[in-house]
Amino acid sequence: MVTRSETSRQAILAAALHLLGARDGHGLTLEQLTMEAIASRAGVSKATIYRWWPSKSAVVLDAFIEDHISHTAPGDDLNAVAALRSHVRTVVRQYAGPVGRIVAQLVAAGQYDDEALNAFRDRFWSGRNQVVRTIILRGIDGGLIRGDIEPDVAAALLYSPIYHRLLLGTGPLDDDFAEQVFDGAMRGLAPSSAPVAQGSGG
Amino acid sequence: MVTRSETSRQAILAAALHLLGARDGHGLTLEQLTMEAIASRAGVSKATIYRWWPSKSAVVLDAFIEDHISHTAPGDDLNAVAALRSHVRTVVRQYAGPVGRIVAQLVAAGQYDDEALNAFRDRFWSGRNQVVRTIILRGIDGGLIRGDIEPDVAAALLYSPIYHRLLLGTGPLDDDFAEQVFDGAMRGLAPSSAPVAQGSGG
Amino acid sequence: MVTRSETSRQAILAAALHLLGARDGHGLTLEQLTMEAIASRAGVSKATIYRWWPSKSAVVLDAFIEDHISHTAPGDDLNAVAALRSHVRTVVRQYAGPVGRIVAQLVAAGQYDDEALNAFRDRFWSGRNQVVRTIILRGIDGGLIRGDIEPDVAAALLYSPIYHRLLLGTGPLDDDFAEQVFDGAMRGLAPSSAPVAQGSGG
Amino acid sequence: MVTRSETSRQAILAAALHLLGARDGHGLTLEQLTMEAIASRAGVSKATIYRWWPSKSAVVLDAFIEDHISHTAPGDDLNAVAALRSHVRTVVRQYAGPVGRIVAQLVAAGQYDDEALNAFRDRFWSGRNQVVRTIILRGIDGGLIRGDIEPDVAAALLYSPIYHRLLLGTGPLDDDFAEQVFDGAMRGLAPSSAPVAQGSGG
DNA sequence: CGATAAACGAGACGGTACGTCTGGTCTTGTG
DNA sequence: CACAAGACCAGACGTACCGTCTCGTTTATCG
Repeated sequence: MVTRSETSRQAILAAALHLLGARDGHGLTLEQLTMEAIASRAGVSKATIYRWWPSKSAVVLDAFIEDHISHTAPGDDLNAVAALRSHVRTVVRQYAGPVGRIVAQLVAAGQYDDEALNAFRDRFWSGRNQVVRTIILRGIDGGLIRGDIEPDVAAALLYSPIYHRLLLGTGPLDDDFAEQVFDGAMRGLAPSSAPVAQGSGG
Repeated sequence: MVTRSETSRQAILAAALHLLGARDGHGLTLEQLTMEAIASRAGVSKATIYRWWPSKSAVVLDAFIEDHISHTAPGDDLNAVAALRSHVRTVVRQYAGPVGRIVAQLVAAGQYDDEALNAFRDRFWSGRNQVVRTIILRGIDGGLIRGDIEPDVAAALLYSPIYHRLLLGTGPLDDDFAEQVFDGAMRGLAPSSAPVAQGSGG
Repeated sequence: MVTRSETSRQAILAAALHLLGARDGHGLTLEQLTMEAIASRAGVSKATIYRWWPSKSAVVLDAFIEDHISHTAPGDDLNAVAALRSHVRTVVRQYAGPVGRIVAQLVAAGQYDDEALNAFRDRFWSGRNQVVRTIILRGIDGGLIRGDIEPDVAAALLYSPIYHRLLLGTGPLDDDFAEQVFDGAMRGLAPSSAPVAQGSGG
Repeated sequence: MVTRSETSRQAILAAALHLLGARDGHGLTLEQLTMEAIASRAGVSKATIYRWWPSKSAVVLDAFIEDHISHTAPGDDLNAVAALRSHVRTVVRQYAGPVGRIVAQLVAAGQYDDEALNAFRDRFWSGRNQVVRTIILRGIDGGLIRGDIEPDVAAALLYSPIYHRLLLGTGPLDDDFAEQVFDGAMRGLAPSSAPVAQGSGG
């Protein structure tokens, strides 16, 4: 039996990240990034890349995930509400930099390629979502978050404005924005909020 | 001086929409769509397209906007809350079909091209946002919506989950989802809701 | 209507000949010659080559023929037998150098590609054959060559040993060889030769 | 010490012949034939082939020679002239089929690879040539063939038109052609033929 | 008879060229 | 002078083989 070359694998992922400017943000677009450039910089044959990854975005997703495997700091020591606030702030700050650029481009690639979108959702987004879910469940247990809300819906309330601004570019991703997002979401998540006024038609 | 051919312009826009499957949804991706295909189907030279549009997504944006110029029905006769609810439902329904496909792909194209993103924001999204802003201002005037909230933030609360689901594909865009979005947002928008519980750290 | 670029055409043919070492003989094999190298040296896109020629050997054949269009010197002033002798010597000398290399490789390419072989036969070899045919017909008219022989068969008697040595490399292509070939063939072509002794079985 | 696997050797040669269509003529070109295909069909590793043969054409030459080791039937019982006639006919018939295809392609491969050409000449062609040489020497002894001719030149007179037609495809390789070749050559080989008419210039 | 070393299958690997495709520019005539 | 037609250069695409190189696994002598 012949085994895959770990050296090549890492060289490919590193090359992809480098060319995308994962460190300093001054890099290529996912569209501008070419398999040939990755292969060349990694000192690897194109065939080797295609042997192990189906597409450019698959390589980038792998590279991205492997690179950010460590950065998951849930904040176990805080109460749930404080942990959420901290998490939102962390995510916003992260997305303001190179990480955001890459996330945005992976989502973009997903619009042209179902597999790429599924991979992104299953391998990256669902993990992030899980972190928030866990905190929320903790909050419900502790009575800090109302129990009659689906954790996924709650997570969406927190995350979606961040993605919206990341992808549409409707404003800066800064601490102010993080605070507004947290505030807006917590109004819906806090236990004793007033019932929603219902409109008369539709 | 010789003037631009209106016939060609319309043929180009129509060709782009047709190839994208704007009617039935069974069309090409914006990435798969090529200038050559548009030119060929429009019976037009490639040079003519490049003379008037800077990029593929610019053509598609023009085509898309021109096609959807009529469909803006704000619902003036309803009270603000009901109007918002109706609007959310309309948008969700629209985005569930070919329109959503195209919006998603224009956003995607924008991730690789700043001009394309700016054009999308300024020429499509800002108009949609304006509609919601107007209703919200009406709601604040009428006391149905709390006055201490930025209308843009309020609009984001309503829109962002829709875009999130559209782009991430985390679930179906149906009436149930519209109701959840509206519900979640209104908790934050309705007046006299309880103050947000603040976390102790972060 | 748009016309083909004569500049590109010539650049391509010149590049092919140069890379094959048509001038000095120190060049690439037809197998080693690549479309990419031709394109690169000609300052031309690969697509342009493929637009006008179906294959590598088609390019080389064109280049070769265009280059040797002038070198056909039949020797009108000599009697037929002397003209044949002169012609054989000329061909042998030519085939001893870069021209022979290229002819050999075009024949070789033809073994893998029917179209290439047909093209070689129809566009190069048949012209050469015609020259000999013409001289032979002149010789028959003048009584220097027997009349009961097919001119094509006669031409084959003269040419085939040259091709055989060129392709098999069974000996040097020099003036001695030319003389032997001419001698051997003329024995069969001279008018008063003895009848062939027939074998008793087969 | 460990010895070479005879099983593998035979499997490789058999695979090569089969893929070339040595039996029915409907096979791959030597160019289309790949080492990978041979290895795969022989159930053998590519490295094993490269360990024992330097190139594709070396494999094919070995396979071809081993396959045709038996078919040498000189015709000892006939007089020299009849034996030559018979031999020419046999060779022409053989070259009209799959054997000719393979010979032609080995010669072709030789144009790109000196070693391959040398191997073909030394291991296949020289054997064939030897057969004819032997008959011719017999003929000279018996007075049926003129003594003032180099046996190799005589052999070339017989063989070269066959190779010419095989490689250039200028006509069918049939019994008629065999007769013409034999006829033409014998004019030059028969004793007491008239002296060649010499041209006056050159 | 068990050690040992070459030969082997499997197949990953770096290279390189393939022939195709699209992008965006430029040229040539036509209306 | 805007246009269609389309040739052009540039360069990435994904595929195919090349010949080399590990890997374990036979397999056949030889100590």
